[in-house]
Amino acid sequence: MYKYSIGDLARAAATKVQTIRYYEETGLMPEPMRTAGNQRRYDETALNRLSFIRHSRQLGFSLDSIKALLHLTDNPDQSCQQANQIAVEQLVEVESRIARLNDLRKELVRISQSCKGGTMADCKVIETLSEHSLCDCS
Amino acid sequence: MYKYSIGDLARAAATKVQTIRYYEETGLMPEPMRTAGNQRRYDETALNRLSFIRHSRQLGFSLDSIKALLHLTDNPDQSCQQANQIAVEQLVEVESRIARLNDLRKELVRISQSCKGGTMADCKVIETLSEHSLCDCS
DNA sequence: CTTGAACCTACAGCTACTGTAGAATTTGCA
DNA sequence: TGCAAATTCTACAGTAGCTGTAGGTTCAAG
Ligand SMILES: [Zn+2]
Ligand SMILES: [Zn+2]
Ligand SMILES: [Zn+2]
Ligand SMILES: [Zn+2]
Repeated sequence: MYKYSIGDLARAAATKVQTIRYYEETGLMPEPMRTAGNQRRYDETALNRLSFIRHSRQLGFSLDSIKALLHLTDNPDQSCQQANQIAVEQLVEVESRIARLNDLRKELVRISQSCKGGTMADCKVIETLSEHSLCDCS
Repeated sequence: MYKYSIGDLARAAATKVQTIRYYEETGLMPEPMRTAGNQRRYDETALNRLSFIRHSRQLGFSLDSIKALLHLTDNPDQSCQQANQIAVEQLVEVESRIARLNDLRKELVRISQSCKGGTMADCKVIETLSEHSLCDCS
């Protein structure tokens, strides 16, 4: 039943051992069973929870958002509106990051195209990097 | 000549006072003149340098990259190849971030569309958030 | 039963700032 | 000139989300 050591869990969820302990410290993962010798032992439920956390992290959710989502799932009678709201907020956030990065990309293209080779004295890269007036970046 | 207090400089470059002191600590900004009462006083050169740093930061360059760029400009006889290389690396980095965020966006859309309202027990948001198998995210 | 891998706690360090405390200085106004 | 308010000074702690290290203990294979 409690078959996973912390290292097993780490391997199974592609995480570092310290990260799991960190999640426990910060209340994202519950305190697991311990062996007589004080080592952590986990079950399938813990693995599912950790996988959920890791995947949400890969999607860019903050630990606070993940904590909120996990809290909501612990109360299955609640409306799912809040959970969906968190997802939508994350979507909005990702979309605005994309928009911003697209602006940056444009500017970086302009900057690297301004280099025609030569010495620093002649090169326009630094100069162009200084000119905020020509750019859209916030 | 040395007309700017640290607060003036902060206002002029849209920075916080502490950030300027931090840049000084970490060697990005040189140590400025001081008044008899030990307060920092800056000139136009310092403002230019700070503006360069701030704009580069907005473009996503790390402080290390900025330090390298500043070091290169201090040696105007050098080839500009390294400077351009730093800019191109940053461009590549930004492009890969955009690509990744586009994947995330797709997945977040899928997730938020899976919610049809109801209770947490019925809602597919959490479930879909757990399913890494259906997604492209690394 | 030994040995080496994995585990334990506790703490420091990473990036790039930001905030705070408590003291000193500067500045504007009467 | 005098005084209060704003600004500055240093030093240090805190933020997110881990990651790495030291020094010691426990587990599992042979
Ligand atoms: Zn060039
Ligand atoms: Zn710009
Ligand atoms: Zn729902
Ligand atoms: Zn995914």
